[in-house]
Amino acid sequence: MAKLPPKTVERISQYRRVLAKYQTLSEPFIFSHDLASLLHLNPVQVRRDLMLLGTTGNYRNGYKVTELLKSIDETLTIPKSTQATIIGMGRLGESLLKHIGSSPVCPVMINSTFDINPKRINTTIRGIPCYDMTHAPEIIKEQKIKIAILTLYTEDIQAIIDILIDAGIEGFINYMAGPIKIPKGIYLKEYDIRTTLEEMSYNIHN
Amino acid sequence: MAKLPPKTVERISQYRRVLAKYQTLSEPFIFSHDLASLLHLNPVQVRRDLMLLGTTGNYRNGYKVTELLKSIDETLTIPKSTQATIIGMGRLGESLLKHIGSSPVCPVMINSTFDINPKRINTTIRGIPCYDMTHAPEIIKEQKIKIAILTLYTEDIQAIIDILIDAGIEGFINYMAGPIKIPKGIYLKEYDIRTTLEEMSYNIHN
DNA sequence: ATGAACTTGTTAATTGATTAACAAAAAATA
DNA sequence: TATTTTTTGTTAATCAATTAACAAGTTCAT
Ligand SMILES: NC(=O)c1ccc[n+]([C@@H]2O[C@H](COP(=O)([O-])OP(=O)(O)OC[C@H]3O[C@@H](n4cnc5c(N)ncnc54)[C@H](O)[C@@H]3O)[C@@H](O)[C@H]2O)c1
Ligand SMILES: NC(=O)c1ccc[n+]([C@@H]2O[C@H](COP(=O)([O-])OP(=O)(O)OC[C@H]3O[C@@H](n4cnc5c(N)ncnc54)[C@H](O)[C@@H]3O)[C@@H](O)[C@H]2O)c1
Repeated sequence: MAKLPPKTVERISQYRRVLAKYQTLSEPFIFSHDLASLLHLNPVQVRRDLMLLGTTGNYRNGYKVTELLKSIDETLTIPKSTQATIIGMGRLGESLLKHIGSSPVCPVMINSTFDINPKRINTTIRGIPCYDMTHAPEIIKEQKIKIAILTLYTEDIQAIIDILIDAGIEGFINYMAGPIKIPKGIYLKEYDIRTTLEEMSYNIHN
Repeated sequence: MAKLPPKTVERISQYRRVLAKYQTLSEPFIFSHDLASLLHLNPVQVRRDLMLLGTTGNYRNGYKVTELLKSIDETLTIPKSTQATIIGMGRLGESLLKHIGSSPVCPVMINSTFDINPKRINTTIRGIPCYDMTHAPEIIKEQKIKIAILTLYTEDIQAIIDILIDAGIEGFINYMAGPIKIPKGIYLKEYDIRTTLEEMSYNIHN
């Protein structure tokens, strides 16, 4: 299938989680406007996304939930699942790990995390071990981990990023502050709550 | 000044943090392409944003950092500062509070947080107290808090949102999973790391 | 049956965001 | 002094995302 627009991919991921919950109500069908309102979207946008996804609905009942979920799974879970890891198992890392683990279906698997704190190393959370950061390169290579979530607190993040890229990481989700350098072809996503706060403050007052 | 486009506001917030750090290098000027590369942006975009912001650079040296920062402050910090609060001081709430507190300049102030856990209530973090959630409405009204960061874990989030809106909250930054309802005119921003993971996985494999 | 009331699926139009293009200014170089 | 280099500021062009418009299918009520 043709490559989907980034915003569509983002929403499709959200559809899946909402639908998984909706399914527990044993409602076999859903209308585009219902799915839209659950996510504060426009119904046309939902239908357009689903068209791009290749699913088709029903004039009377809307979309069949099981079919929709199947179709989303096929699109997002290719190939099988991507391996991700969390670097820095402090408060944020632990919260994220538990949050991700709460997902019933997810095309991204976390099987290992890393830290430098001896109190953390060799402990497990929900069965997922925390390894010594010095072993990160070999474990990342061995497990073919492709995504690194950066939730550590350190002065020299750049050195760590370079090592991780060398070990095979192709995408970073970075929660640390401060500019970092990454070569072309490596994906990077950063969110800082301070930006969100400032944006919202601006909106409220303007 | 005219209302800035949302994406420009977002970037301006990032410029400020990067510039605050850059300033410590005692470099009085910065070029658009340097600021751009620190944030993985296009130099033209930076110049365009700064044009919209109303600042002006210098043909030889680029932009004067102190002037830039002053201009950003005036745009983002209106009026003075918005009050925000964190609902749910678990792992995530605590991490966020410390992270926000690490900002030298921020137009958003957090002076109170809330929880239901007796072990949390009446403790302080970096001098910021955690109050009993049952007192939230009165304190929010009294302190004119406008933004609520939702980092709690509960089954009935909707009831809490309704109470908070009633108390005067105009914007939510929600980390909880699951669809919520908010009336028109209330701002809402949600990020779920699972969506980011799935997006990135899709990008890596397509 | 006929039309009213829904809905989906899709193309077209609009809006928003990014990038390209280039004139104008200033200094450095030849 | 003329030319090259570099950078800003701004308009125009392009690209991306959203929304509008509407035909077509289906059921329900009359
Ligand atoms: N972007 C955001 O919105 C946001 C929100 C909250 C926190 N943060 C940031 O996230 C980071 C973590 O926050 P936290 O509250 O979990 O901090 P924390 O101090 O609780 O945890 C940091 C962890 O990183 C580990 N660590 C340090 N150096 C390491 C290394 N070289 N390799 C591996 N692990 C290492 C520490 O041992 C610790 O366990 C901070 O930098 C914070 O500023 C960002
Ligand atoms: N969106 C994301 O990317 C993301 C990432 C991490 C965590 N999360 C979510 O954030 C939430 C918090 O995660 P955490 O790791 O901090 O959990 P946690 O269990 O450590 O903290 C939850 C806190 O909320 C408090 N609480 C519960 N009910 C409350 C109420 N009615 N009023 C006020 N406080 C209340 C609890 O006492 C506790 O202190 C969870 O829902 C989690 O799924 C989301």
